[in-house]
Amino acid sequence: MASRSYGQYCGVTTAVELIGERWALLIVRDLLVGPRRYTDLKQGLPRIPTNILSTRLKELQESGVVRRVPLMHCGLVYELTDYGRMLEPIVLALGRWGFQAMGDPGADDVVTADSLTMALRTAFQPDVAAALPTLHCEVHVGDVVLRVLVDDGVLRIWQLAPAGRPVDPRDAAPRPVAEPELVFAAGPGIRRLISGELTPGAAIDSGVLHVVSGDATLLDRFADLFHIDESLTPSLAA
Amino acid sequence: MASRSYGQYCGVTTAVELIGERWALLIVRDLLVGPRRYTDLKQGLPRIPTNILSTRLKELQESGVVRRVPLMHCGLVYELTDYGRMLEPIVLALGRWGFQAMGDPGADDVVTADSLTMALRTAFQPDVAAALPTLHCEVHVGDVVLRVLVDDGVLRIWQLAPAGRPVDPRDAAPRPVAEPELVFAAGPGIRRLISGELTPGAAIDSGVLHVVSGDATLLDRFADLFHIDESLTPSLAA
DNA sequence: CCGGATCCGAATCGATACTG
DNA sequence: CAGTATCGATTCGGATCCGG
Repeated sequence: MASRSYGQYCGVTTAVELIGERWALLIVRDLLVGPRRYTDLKQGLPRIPTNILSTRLKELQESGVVRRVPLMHCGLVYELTDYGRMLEPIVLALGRWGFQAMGDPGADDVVTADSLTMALRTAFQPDVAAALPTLHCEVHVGDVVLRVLVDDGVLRIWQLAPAGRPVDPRDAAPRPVAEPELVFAAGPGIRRLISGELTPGAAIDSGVLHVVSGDATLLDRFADLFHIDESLTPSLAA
Repeated sequence: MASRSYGQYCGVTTAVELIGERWALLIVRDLLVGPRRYTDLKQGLPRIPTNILSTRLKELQESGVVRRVPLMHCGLVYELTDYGRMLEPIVLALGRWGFQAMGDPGADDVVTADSLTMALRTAFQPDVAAALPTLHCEVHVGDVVLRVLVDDGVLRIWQLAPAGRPVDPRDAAPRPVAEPELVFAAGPGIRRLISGELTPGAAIDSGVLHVVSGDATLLDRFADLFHIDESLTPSLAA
């Protein structure tokens, strides 16, 4: 029934009808990192009820935002269509906008691999990167481990298996063989480093962050490369 | 209770918690056109239940997106804060994205003044405008009347009172005194003109659009100025 | 008319359990 | 692994009502 329609003939309204339902945009966010299985999505969205996940995936397929792709070996993955991938700059801009309203983490808030990956993409400063030498580092937040490579102005992020879990087979991209120049661990307070509230030094001193190995001075470069200025209008340059 | 929280510490999640509830982004869309009274919003969102409107306005105020401003003479208006206004490029980008998925209008879909105003902003091509002479025209869709002025690469839109209704007093901006060079009326099918599916000539021939007065050849300029390329990645340049 | 508040049935969401 | 089924808790939608 059309009772749940907004009843307007308008682009914004249509967009909201496609991706405005609860959880939908978070599913898109995770799929922007890469194709994901049903179970991956469920893990990356720990509080999503499974029936809602399945409903949303069905709706997103009907809207042409998501596609269901059977895997040759086993199982299947969901991935964004070209149309769905067009949401990337919008999701990144929303991430920057929301970043400024993030308070301190709630008691049971988690940081997932996909959300942290997108957060780093959100905060990435391509112009700065173009003018800076390569940076290869490893970031630990909770039990999420990310390998971050900034080279020639381009950002690449790999998700490393946290503990005993084997590396995801679908992640066929060549992994960085070289050792990272810097490995550091942080809590959610890493947000204060990215916002500029804390300098790398202050972050270490306050216990928000600690260097596991490598050259600690590279943290300055990291802070320059990943930064969200609180008062900046959310640039949406694709 | 935090049961309705998404349970993630992430910018996108925070954004969705602020403006992801039903109707919230449409309220923001209308407020991007200008400050609005409670009753204006209710009229511009014909299907919104009044309790939902009041709840959303309260939530948006708590989030610092919307502000409630008492008017000197009478009544009060809601307006976006600076933080709320930062959503403009995001809403415009969403409008472009959703535009491509708009089918034909539903039987009871309406076109409101604010949604059409934002749709034109969404479709506006500043680069084209910079290279083209001034255009001053009047657009009728349903009983919405918009005066559109493109001058020196800048777009300005005034909403004209459709019928007997007096002009809104808060709309203190200087209105265009000169007569428009072109007045035309269209149905929702104007979407096909903006998407490029129809040329101005074809739009007239198919009855989607008809010129009320003025120079019909200016429709070509209009179509150049307001265009959404279906296959274009949604540029978010602020 | 403006700016809501209240009430109630319908639809959705959240949590858990269960299945091919 | 990839979902369905079920059921109580919330929210939404529609209508009415109310004080200025």
